[in-house]
Order: sequence, then C-alpha cells, then structure tokens
Amino acid sequence: MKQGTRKQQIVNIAARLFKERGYSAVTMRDIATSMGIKASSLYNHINSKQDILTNIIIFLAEEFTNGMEDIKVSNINSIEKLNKIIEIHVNITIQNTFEMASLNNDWMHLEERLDYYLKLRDNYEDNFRKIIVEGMENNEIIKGNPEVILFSILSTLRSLYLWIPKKEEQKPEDLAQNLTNVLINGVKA
Amino acid sequence: MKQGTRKQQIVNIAARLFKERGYSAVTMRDIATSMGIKASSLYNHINSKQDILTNIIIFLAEEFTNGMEDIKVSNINSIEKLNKIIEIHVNITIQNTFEMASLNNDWMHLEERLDYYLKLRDNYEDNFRKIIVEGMENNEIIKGNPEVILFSILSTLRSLYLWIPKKEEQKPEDLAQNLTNVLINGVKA
DNA sequence: TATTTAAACTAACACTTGTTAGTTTGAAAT
DNA sequence: ATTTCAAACTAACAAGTGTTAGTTTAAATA
Repeated sequence: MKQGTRKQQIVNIAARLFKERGYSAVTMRDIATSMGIKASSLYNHINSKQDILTNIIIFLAEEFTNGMEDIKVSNINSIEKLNKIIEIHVNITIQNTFEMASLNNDWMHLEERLDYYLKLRDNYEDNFRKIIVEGMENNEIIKGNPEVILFSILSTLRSLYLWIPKKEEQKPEDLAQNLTNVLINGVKA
Repeated sequence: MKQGTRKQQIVNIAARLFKERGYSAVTMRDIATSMGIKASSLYNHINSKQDILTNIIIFLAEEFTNGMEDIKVSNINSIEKLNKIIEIHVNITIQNTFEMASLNNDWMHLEERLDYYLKLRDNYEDNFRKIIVEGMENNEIIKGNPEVILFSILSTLRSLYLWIPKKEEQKPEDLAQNLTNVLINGVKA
C-alpha cells in the first residue's frame, strides 16, 4: 500500500492529472485508467468528480488560512511576517505541487463550496494587505501602493508550483531564503 | 460594427469566456450563444475550436517574442532592459487581458502548434535569463541564482492579467513604474 | 433585374461525458 | 463454515460534445 486510504490515492492521482490538463479536460475514465480500474469503481470511494476537486482545493485553502492565522497573532515585525508568509508558501507548495495547480486554476469549478473558498481567499489577502500597510506605517516597508506589493509577492508565491518541480535539488530553507532576498531586497546591486 | 472581421469578434468573445472558465469548459454552443447565433454558424468563420485557441495564443506568443527581440538588440544596460521587459508585459496585458488567461493556462491544449509555442516560450525565457546573467557580470544585478530572479519577476508579469482589470484607473506608465520600483528595488524601506 | 456572397439557419451524426444500478470477488471477522 | 465488507466489475442511461451537410435569407454587386 503506497499511501493512505483508497480515496486519498484517487485524489492524489487526480491532482496529478488536473495539473497536466486542467480539471475540465480530465475525465473520470482518465482517472480510473491511471488507477488501473474502471470509472464506475471510483464511485465506491468518492461521491463525484466535484468531490475530488473540492477535497483538493478546500484542504489547501485551509492550510494557507491556518498558516496566516499563526502569523497574524505572532509577535514579530512586518518584514519578519513577510518572511514567514514566504516560508509557508514554499513549504505547502513543496508538499502539494500538483494540488497547487488546481487551487490556482480550477477554483472556479467549485460549486457548493465556491463561496466558502472565496471567503477564505479574500480573508487571506486582507490579512496579507494589513501586514504590508502596517509595515509602511512603521517605516519597515517602502511607502507606496500596497496593492502593487501585495500582488507582486503573491503572484510569485502562487506560481511556485510551476517551477519548484524543476529544481528539487534545493532545500526548502534555501529556496525560501533566496526568494526572500529577491522579493524583499530587490535585484539591483 | 464593433470591431474587425467576424472571425475576430468570435475570437474576442471566446477569449472572454476562456478566461472565465478555461478552454475545456467552454463549448462551441457557449461561444455561439454569446454571439447571439447558433454553434454551427461559427464554422462559417473559423475552422475549429482549436483554431480559435491557436489564434489567441500564437498571436500573443509572437507579440512577446517580437518585443524581446527589440530589447535584445537595443543598446541599453541590464536594468534598463528589465524595465523594458516590464513595459512590454504591462502594455500587452492591458490590451489583451482575456487572451492572457489562455496563454497562461490553456497552452497545453494546443495541438499542431504546441511545439512552435514551446519553442517561442523557451526562446523568450533564454533571452530573459541572458539579460540577468549579463547584469550580474556587470555588477548591475545582485549575484545569486539567476533562476530565482527570472521566475520571480516572470511570475509577477505573467499574473498581471489577473489584477489589471481591477484597477483600470491606473495609466500603463504609472503601473509599469510602480512595478519596476517593487521588482527591481525590493520592498524594504 | 439577376447574380453573387456573407452569414445565418435546421437537422443530424458519432462520440464522449458523469453517473447509477445491480452483481461478483476474495479476504477478514464471526 | 458463515457472514460481512471493501472494492472491483458489467451494462446502461441521458445529456452534452464538436462538427458536417445542406438550406435559407437578405444585402451588395453586376
């Protein structure tokens, strides 16, 4: 037995396929074939295709929410909080490379849980924004449009899943450190 | 008549839908309904669904390739080249917000033209990388792993299509200037 | 006026989609 | 030895898919 429950195996294989082709382009028969079984057999373990996607996305969204909550209540300055945010993105992405693709690209195909997901996402971005604004007030972060900083850092972190697989040599801490240098200090010599 | 040929109208409407739901989840009947006609009528103007996607993506990929080619032969230093790259991304994205979603998320559904697209993309990234390495050699860019700089800047630029629509107040030059500040100089005060 | 043309239409096709119902299998628990 | 149960199976469904063929319409051109 490779891993957890049969359901988890299905979700893992599905995530791999979703990353390659996107949720809509992957059929239940594709998933079943990858498992070496028939499509109808999947329904002994999952309720629907939707169900698989929901499992992938909501799990991750809650991981990020929990990570952000810890940072929120921690007693560190704004730059250190940014470092921590980078860390949780690197760690979660390294452990869920395939799943991150669905989170980024297929959240709009959630149905019943779409509103819940959007709530978590908005909440996450609000907390992130507050950290930046606070940093500006304390003269730790350069003053300017907080949105530009928020989205330029967040875009990089959200795209991590695309290029982390290419460079598994790197240790998570090294990668986080490199990213922090570039994102926080810029690239100019 | 709102715009160009009937074919262009179809491609434009399709790009709008592809951004919302992704290529695979949009049907020919969806596109037709948005145009106020029947699905079969689309085939008077386009050859296939594939054809629409190819038009969207290859056009954009060539736009970026041309922009990069101009920068490559220009006689400016590395930081200025990075500024120019940011500029072309902002300009192309502002004028093709919907299309950018397909370029980012649906390129894998290209069929005959997939190899050509990948060639253009690799070529673009190679040129980008060379600018960074050159900047490190000339002490204009902080020394370190060029990949981290490459992908952190590129991730932000490739995600522009996601948040540019939210803030159309901004003039392109202002946005490019703000981005340059953050990406080149970092965020630390 | 007669002809051409762009652009729509109806009707249908072969195939794929997610899903359900009912059944079989083989190992573990009683 | 009997029962239970997880996990597979076959067969089928209703709906939706991209696409084709052939036809109609109305405006522009000759």
